[in-house]
Amino acid sequence: MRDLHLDTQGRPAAAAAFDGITLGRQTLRGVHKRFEHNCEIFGADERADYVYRVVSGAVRTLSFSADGRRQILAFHLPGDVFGFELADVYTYSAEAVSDVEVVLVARSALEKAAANDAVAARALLKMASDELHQAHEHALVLGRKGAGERVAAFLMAMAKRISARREMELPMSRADIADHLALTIETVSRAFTQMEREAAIALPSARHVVVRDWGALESLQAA
Amino acid sequence: MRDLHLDTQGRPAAAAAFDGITLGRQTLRGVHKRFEHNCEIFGADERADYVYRVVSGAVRTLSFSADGRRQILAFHLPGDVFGFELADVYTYSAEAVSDVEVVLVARSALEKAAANDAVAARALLKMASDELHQAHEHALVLGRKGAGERVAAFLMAMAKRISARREMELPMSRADIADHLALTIETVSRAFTQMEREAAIALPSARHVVVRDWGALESLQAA
DNA sequence: CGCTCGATTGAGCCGCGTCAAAGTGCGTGG
DNA sequence: CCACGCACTTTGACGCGGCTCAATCGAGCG
Repeated sequence: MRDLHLDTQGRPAAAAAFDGITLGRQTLRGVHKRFEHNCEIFGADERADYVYRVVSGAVRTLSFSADGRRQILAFHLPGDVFGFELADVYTYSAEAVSDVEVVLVARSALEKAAANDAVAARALLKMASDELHQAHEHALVLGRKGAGERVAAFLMAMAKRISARREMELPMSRADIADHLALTIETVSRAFTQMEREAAIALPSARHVVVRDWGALESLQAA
Repeated sequence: MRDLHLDTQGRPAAAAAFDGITLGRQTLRGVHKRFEHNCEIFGADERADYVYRVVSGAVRTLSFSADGRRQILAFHLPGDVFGFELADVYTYSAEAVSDVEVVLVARSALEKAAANDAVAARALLKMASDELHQAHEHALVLGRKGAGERVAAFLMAMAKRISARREMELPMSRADIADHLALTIETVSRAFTQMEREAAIALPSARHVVVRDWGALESLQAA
């Protein structure tokens, strides 16, 4: 197993935002790597030796069901951590949505840090807990919302994460959105058109979304 | 709604295992408490001061959407831990599916143990990670499976957890199953009837399920 | 014995998936 | 610079699975 000679430095989290993974006071610096659009970053059942953080671009984590259909569990934007597993192998795959730069840290280094520092251990726990909460939220969306509601909720969530909430460039295709929301491409497309017709959004191009009426979106999103 | 003697499994008081919450080598002992069928154990947005473990009976964790429909996130059977949160308030509610006995431990005690013992901290992390994996699995079921497939998958999962896989007494109603699988009561009922017609299971009574053909269940469950 | 709550069964409808066909933007090569 | 091809998106027609509404059945309890 290759050693990545990671060093730990106490520095303000803001400054270290994209150099490594921050656990409480310390930041584990990692190695930078680039992936092209649609490349696999790691696959399910591979040895889970590294934990990743997005520097630029967007990443999707996904798994496949028996018949080959894919389910996108989450999208990861700059600053987000993914690939954090306790088991020895990844339970899902990760792929580059766009051209992407990531920084990766050996899992063993994270575990060592957690074993020696209660604050770091707690930070790891918080990461897992946040992911859990997000997964619960996702299950709620899939279980309880109709097609239009899912898309509206997705747009609101992306708007909050990407931009100043008025205008954004979606990094992912309709197919990605469909596989995240458990819909078909056609249904997602119809939902976009419908929201444009109701003047809740504007679509200068397919992936460029302008939020025109936040209130309308919110009422569409209500299950 | 009086006592329904839902004592599904005459569990011999299998002692120490159900006296508290085990974290690695140490076990934090807790206080025992009982709840009647359908009682709330804790509610979303309450202060998350305790972590719970099921001693006997069954518990559901759930949340409500804006329009009042409920989504059951998971069922918890004897030995399972629930109510473990990192935030200061619970993000979901917990209710007794049947008459139930739980043991509860102060969250502060768990955190103290984790801060002083790396093995305990790792055990906590594993708990969160297992829950995350389960939530991902649930999202996959909701997103990718049809009605019959969901019910078959649910039955197989319960069979593995409850019994020696041949025969079991479900602690929850059709309504609970429906709200877990994001279906209606009627659709769940039809799925049961269908599986009985195909001789995959037998239903001596509504909640008593006998698995007659495990292979048939598996092929039904395949998405 | 009758009440009540849960489960089952049936009829009809609607939303979303499926299949099919244009339409759009972009890179590539002539 | 334009023509072409390819990938992605949009739009339409249609069928089906699961939800809605409604009636019946069955078991436990007063």
